[in-house]
Amino acid sequence: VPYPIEHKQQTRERILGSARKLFNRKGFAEVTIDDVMALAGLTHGGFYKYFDTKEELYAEAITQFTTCEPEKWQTAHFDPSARGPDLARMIVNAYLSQEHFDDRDGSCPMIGLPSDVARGGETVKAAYRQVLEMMVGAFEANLPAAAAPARERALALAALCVGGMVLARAVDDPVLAGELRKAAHSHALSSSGWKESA
Amino acid sequence: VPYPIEHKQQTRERILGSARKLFNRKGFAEVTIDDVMALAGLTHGGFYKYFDTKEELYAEAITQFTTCEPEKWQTAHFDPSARGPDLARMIVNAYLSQEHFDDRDGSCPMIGLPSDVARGGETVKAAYRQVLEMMVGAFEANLPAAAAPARERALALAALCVGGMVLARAVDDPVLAGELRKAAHSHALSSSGWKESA
DNA sequence: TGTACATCAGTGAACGCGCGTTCACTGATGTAC
DNA sequence: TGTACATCAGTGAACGCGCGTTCACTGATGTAC
Repeated sequence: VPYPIEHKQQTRERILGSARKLFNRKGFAEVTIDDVMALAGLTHGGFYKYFDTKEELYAEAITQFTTCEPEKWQTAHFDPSARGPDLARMIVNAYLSQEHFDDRDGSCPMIGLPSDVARGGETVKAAYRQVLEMMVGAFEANLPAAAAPARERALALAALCVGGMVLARAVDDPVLAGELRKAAHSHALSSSGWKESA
Repeated sequence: VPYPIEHKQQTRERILGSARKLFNRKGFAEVTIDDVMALAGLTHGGFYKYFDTKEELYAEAITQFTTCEPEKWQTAHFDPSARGPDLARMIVNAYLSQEHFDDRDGSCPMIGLPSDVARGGETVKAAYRQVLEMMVGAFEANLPAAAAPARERALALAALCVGGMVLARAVDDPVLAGELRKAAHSHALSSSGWKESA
């Protein structure tokens, strides 16, 4: 065995990381395999040693988000040991933040890829769904008590957060984008029973 | 003048209509000029008699939505003469309806195209923004009175409606899609001060 | 320890196809007389 | 009214490029002895 066993696995992760950034920024069709491999410091020919098709790479890149990004987020934006309403509020704050809006590469894939995914195959949709369920689950378990069922409120809150960011990204005017983000933010906080605050 | 003056204009509209349907369903990259022209009953060669580039067609197809679809919607879904809270509620009902979810061809372009647009040029973003402002304007002018500013509430409501549909379209499971749509719906109604009802 | 070898991660040329775009041409139409 | 003509909407072959995919090869590495 000429190379250490973990070598191939590490390279694979590196390719996936490049893919995640590029797909998130530019979408499925606009990213070439050459782009992905070059960002990983390799040449295009080796790609098929790691993945069978471009679509497989795409699905795995989305899935990778659920395993690596949440931790990065937690340490960057909020205390992972928090539980209950505080945690949910921190997620909302981080999700609808200016930093998250600006982070084209590392942002939540639900923001940059929904239309690509809606037209993609089952694998891709399943990966997308996994990300959504992670978010909804975090909300559902940590929302303050209220009249409506927790799951219903969690789903609506996810729609509001993702929708606000999707629209903000799609308009060209930074002022309107900021308005959208802030409107979604304060509405998310107040409708979940929190006072308005950063 | 061998052909009647309005002939070219009619053909142009027909091409735009085909483009709107196809782009809405499949996105920018996945639609070929040949597809569009074939759906309009023409061959690809003639395309450049009407548009300079594919991107120009894309932007105009989005814009066309603001001029032709709203009327179709109004007659199909609600009384266009309504004003005030009733109108806003009817828009929400129609937007988050099962019919709208199923209508891949004719649905609001904000649902199917956000990620394409976010990566597109200025023209495309301006066209997208026009659609958004139409929706926000309709909400802003017709929401029931409440504490928060009408514009802020209108923006958040738009984010909730679009976000709910975007997520519903992106997941493969019809049950989850229905949950998302209904959660967004009841949340939109209740947070705008209406009772839950169809 | 040093050397020959087998393995396999990575290379880069090449293939084939699809699509945006161009262009010379056709033929249906309204007009001039 | 009938006929020759000019116009221009629409055709379809062709071009060129980019990209996904394939494949024969290279060369760095760990192993056997």
